[in-house]
Amino acid sequence: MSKIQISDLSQHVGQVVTLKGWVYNKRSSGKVHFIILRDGSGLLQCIYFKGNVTEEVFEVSDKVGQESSVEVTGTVKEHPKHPGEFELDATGLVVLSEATDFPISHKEHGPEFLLDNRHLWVRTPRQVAILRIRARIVKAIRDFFDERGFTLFDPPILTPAACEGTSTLFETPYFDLGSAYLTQSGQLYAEAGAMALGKVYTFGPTFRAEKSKTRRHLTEFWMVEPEVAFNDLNDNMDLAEEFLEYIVQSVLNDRMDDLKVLGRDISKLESVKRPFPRISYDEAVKILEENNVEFRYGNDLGATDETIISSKYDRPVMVHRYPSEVKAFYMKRDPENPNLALAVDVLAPEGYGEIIGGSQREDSYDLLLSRIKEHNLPVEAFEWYLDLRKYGSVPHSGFGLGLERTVGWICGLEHVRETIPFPRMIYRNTP
RNA sequence: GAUUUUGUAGCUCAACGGUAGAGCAAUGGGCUGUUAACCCGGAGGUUGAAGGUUCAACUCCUUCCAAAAUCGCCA
Repeated sequence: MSKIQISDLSQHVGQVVTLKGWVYNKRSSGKVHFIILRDGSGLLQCIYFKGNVTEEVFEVSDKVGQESSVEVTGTVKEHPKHPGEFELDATGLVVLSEATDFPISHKEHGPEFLLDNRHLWVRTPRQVAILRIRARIVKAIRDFFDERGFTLFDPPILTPAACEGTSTLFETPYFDLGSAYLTQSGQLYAEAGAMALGKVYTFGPTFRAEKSKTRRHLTEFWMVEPEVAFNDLNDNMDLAEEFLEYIVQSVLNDRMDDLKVLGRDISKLESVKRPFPRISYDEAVKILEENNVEFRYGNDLGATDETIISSKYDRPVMVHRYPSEVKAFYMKRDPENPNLALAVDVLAPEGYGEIIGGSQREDSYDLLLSRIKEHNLPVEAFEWYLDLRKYGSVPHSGFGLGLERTVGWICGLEHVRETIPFPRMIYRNTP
């Protein structure tokens, strides 16, 4: 017999059931005690009337501490005032493990206190809702690529060299070989995968030792990176917009209850439908000029600039063809203007900023080699990568999507620190 | 790395340079339908640390430590 969860109770109205969970909250009114039970699937109000239960159970229902683990027994019935909600006309209460002085109350707390108690904070309804949405987004990401003929291709976490320079890498000793570095992107390996399997994606944790202290940065974050042989920049943008629409609609279909717990404005998500606006860097600069923003042509877009541009649209906007100087060495130049890179950033609405960065890759051996030298990167470390241009090079494209930024945007959060069970930030690596 | 702001009870916050206080949590009591329940009682403090100014410092000054927000860099 399978165990009954709070989320299943609509199937058990009128039945006597036993549930296990934790005491989320309790209230009382003299001869009636209310215990709010939490089991990970939902919350359930359990009612203990003095006349209906033994003296001992009534006493326990008054004294049991917040977050004690308990087993409750009673009859499932519909809430007299809230149709569609269920409560338990309880008769039994067994304390499995008593808890006292649980630190997180039902009042407000500051971020430092909550992060110090992250291992307990994840029990609260808001965090549960966020983590369930995160899990649904992860599933949507996997489903999207798996259903479209992509093959999951796992790159190494320990890498021998930099993808884009060594200054932002976490270094660790590696036996007799000197140092290894925690990966900051699986992209170069994904390109090797695309030459083998056609369409691949990588999905896993990545690490950046950037001293960034903003609402959008973690030092350890999850990134999904599709890479497709024979895709050009336009194909890449087609893939990105179909992907984002799929993720958002999946959450709207399956996790509406959790979005409501978070108080998310659903209409802002419902408008995330193809096609997304596509503007060039030049057009983006014009928008900034029209808004009297001081901006020097040739610079990368800053966080404030991104917010101004994305505020013009009700869905993500794709900005393409950036000055090649501000973009990575592996990006292909625009044949119609070699000063531009065939890059695309996708900016989320509502000021959430860049959630996707991608490009068509340089597929010429000679051009790639000269870029590596221009960037003062060690050629020998990239010989395997150059090999991909030596043995049947083809046009190919891909992008990286930051999972935590995407979760933060879809959930409407102030900070990405709530989007991952145990965030790692510049000044925090505990608990 | 830069700028700004903030450190007071377990938590969230008050207190003009002049007796450190409230709400919540915990604790004791009251209430037969409560919804962050409510009502009453008691308890809870080396005001981040070290110096300094002053008759008197939570309050003003210096240094240090910690946190938050924003920027730069990125996803």
